[in-house]
Amino acid sequence: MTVTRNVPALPVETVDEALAALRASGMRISGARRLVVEALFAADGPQSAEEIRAAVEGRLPGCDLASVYRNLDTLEELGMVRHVHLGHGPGLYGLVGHGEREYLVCADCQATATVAPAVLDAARDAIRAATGYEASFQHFPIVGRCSACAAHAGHGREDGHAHP
Amino acid sequence: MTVTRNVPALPVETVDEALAALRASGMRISGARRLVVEALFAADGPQSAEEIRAAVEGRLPGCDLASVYRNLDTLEELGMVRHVHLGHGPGLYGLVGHGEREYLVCADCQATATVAPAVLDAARDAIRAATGYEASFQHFPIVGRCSACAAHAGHGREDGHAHP
DNA sequence: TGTCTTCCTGCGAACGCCTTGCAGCAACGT
DNA sequence: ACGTTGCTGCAAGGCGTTCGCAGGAAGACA
Repeated sequence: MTVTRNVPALPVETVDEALAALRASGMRISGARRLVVEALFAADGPQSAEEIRAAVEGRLPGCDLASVYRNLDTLEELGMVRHVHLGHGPGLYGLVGHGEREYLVCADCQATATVAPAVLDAARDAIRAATGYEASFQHFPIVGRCSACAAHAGHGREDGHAHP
Repeated sequence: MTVTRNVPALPVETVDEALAALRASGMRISGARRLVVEALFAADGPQSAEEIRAAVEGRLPGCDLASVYRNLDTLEELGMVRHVHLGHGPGLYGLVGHGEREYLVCADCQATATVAPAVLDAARDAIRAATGYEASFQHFPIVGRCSACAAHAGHGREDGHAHP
């Protein structure tokens, strides 16, 4: 039961850099592939394969979901892309090294929050001290109860992204 | 995108206690339901619905997977059962209050470890301090690199978030 | 520029996990 | 013992994802 593809990160800053990295690995730059990469850069956060397909569709009608998945797969294999599971829905794919975030979801109101990895460094230290594990919350989120829901054991629907 | 069913825990110690709780909620005790409960008590950790069906099958041939899922669902709705996702495979269902554990999986070797919740209290404190979230690792595990794999991380692959 | 190789594509089908609709059986209150 | 109706097995479906295939196109080479 694989959890994460265990691949060294290969952060890229621009579309061209990403395409160059692909080419350098002996891969071809098809229209679909280029547009998937561009969709990843255009997004401001991780998106589902279906969302990416929809974004590509505008410029390459008939582009197939399977191709999107295959491209995300190869990009992930190269370390340029990672995916996160924020719940029971589809996986969300995003570029590595583009404002890395770690994820939290509230068990009450389902709100998802993201924080910069550094914010959780103390938690990581505590986990390392307790278990020896070097933890990351970029594939599975921290599940818990957000402060708002904890305060008034209530039902919020804030979709906000929390403090950096 | 639901993450966890947000239901108060209803821990039960014995099969009879579980069945009594079911009856007290106006549910009937069918053969399949009783055997699902017994399978949960017989197991020494969370199991997949398919494993539970297989266990039930021996005593109730023809028992359907859908019924197992429905029963797990009602048990979870009552707070007697929770499920955990340890990776990309099926969810694993276990009794609440039967030696509660929290989960860790290694991104390198895929090994899963469990710890008593108290072990992670310091980490929980750090997460609360940093984000306001009251974290639990009973639905999604902590993903990281176990100490063994971290030891010989020199050769081979490296996980996304470097921490030099 | 053209030719050749083979990677990548769209299509369709299938997968794994889970849910749902349905008709009939059986658990429980009376 | 009887009537309700909750629960069942069965079959089909949904969702997210993968696979097999034949054809098309990207890129190396001439």
